[in-house]
Amino acid sequence: MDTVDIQRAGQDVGVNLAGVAKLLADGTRAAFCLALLDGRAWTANELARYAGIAASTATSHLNLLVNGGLLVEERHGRHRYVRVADRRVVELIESLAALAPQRNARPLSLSASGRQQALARARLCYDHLAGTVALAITDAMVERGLLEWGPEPALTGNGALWLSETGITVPTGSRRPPVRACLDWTERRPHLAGAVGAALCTHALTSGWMTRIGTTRALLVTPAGREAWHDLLGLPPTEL
Amino acid sequence: MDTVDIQRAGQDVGVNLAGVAKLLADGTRAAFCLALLDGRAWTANELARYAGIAASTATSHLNLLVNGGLLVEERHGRHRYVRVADRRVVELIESLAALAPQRNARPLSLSASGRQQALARARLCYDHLAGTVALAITDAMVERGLLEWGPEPALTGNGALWLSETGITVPTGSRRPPVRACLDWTERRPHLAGAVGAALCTHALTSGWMTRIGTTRALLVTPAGREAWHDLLGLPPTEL
DNA sequence: ACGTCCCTTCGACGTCCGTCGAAGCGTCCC
DNA sequence: GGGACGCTTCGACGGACGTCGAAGGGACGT
Repeated sequence: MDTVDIQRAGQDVGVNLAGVAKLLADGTRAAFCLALLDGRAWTANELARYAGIAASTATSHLNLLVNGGLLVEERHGRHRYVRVADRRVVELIESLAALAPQRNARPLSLSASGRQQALARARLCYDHLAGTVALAITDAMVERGLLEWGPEPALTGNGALWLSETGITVPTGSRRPPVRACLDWTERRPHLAGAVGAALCTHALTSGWMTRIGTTRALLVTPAGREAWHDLLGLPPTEL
Repeated sequence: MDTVDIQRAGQDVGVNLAGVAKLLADGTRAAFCLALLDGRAWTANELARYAGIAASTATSHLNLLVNGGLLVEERHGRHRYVRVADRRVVELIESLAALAPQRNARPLSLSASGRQQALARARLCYDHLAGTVALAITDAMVERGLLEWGPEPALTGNGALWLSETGITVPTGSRRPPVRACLDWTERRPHLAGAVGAALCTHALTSGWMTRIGTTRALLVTPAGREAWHDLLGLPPTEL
């Protein structure tokens, strides 16, 4: 392989990488993906209104994202539903968010506009908890030394102990990172995601600490849950 | 938070994400980062010649990458050395590579051009093994059911057993994924990376299975290493 | 069957950005 | 001190791309 070949090889692979990166290199498309991070399927129109652009522009963006393999679509009648294709896409977006400068690291005052309130308190984000409850849980785990929450979040030894004592088993052997920081628009602060976040969420649902409100992704903290979170992490019931 | 605020929030965060993605959305910059994935510090000129562009163009690209936090630089005299800033950057690039379409999935016939040969056989890539030897190891682990090597690579139960029996301890509790696929230009096929890949590499070096050739990142398989790889994974000594 | 709604296609506009070469500056070596 | 080398700045060029509105197609409900 001579020098020219090396150049070509480097550029070719670089072009492949760049092609994927280019899909997220536009503010509108990135906003689409961030919105879709909640695991829901959105229609093209919803995304267009969310991003404040014309429907025709949204169409071309969605074409790029679907053809690029980041999103998958389902057509139902006159509606085009899209959602995130794969967990790898979620990890890619999280990797980007980990390097993006985080503005407004402190939480905003939450609006009390009724319909959004349940969602703001607690909801499913992909397969883990989000909302102010998730923030409170994350904060409490950090304060108690169960999590390290720097630029590279990780579970501490005490954290692993706490999980096993609580009866939460984190699936092992997967390539999924145990602890991830996940960011979405409501609180604009990262909360606990990754394998541990998912296991925590699963455990909370199966133990009856939280229940889904209807078929939405909004969650309700049950009285048993209030007690459990207080016993385990010292969360004041008023915060839930 | 009314609808307009939600729009603005979505766009703002989207812009942040897009800003990072934009850094890798150019073929030349992506090729830079891919080259730097070997953990070495390259000079601006080396990168320019590698990518086949003018020095002035390389300067502007490096400015973007350094200001964006993906690379860090060290000035020595008239030289400007850059290297990857952080493990988070490596993970981002690996996340992109995981979604990029992989051309030439089969290995190329290796040139015998002497100087490159040692590097092509075995070398360090960041903190794990790369080169044909790394490919052989990865392939053997997959064949023996120690690794699952699909779109989401993972260690199997047998793989975990094999590691402990071999005396390789993988640091736990970190947020680093146990198994990752790492791609670089020489073989254009992914090889074992992640926490397991790093542990394997560390073990091979401390056990004297491999030694560094001088201060380069090229590696030499020792006779003891040849025996060990054969005993553990059945690799024919001729392949090493 | 008609109007409404969701999405798509098309053409046009403007901006952004990667590229180069020439010139200049600082460093190193002879 | 002189020359070579590595990097940077500047201006100019050209292509790529995100945006819109208008027009059209297809599905749904009345």
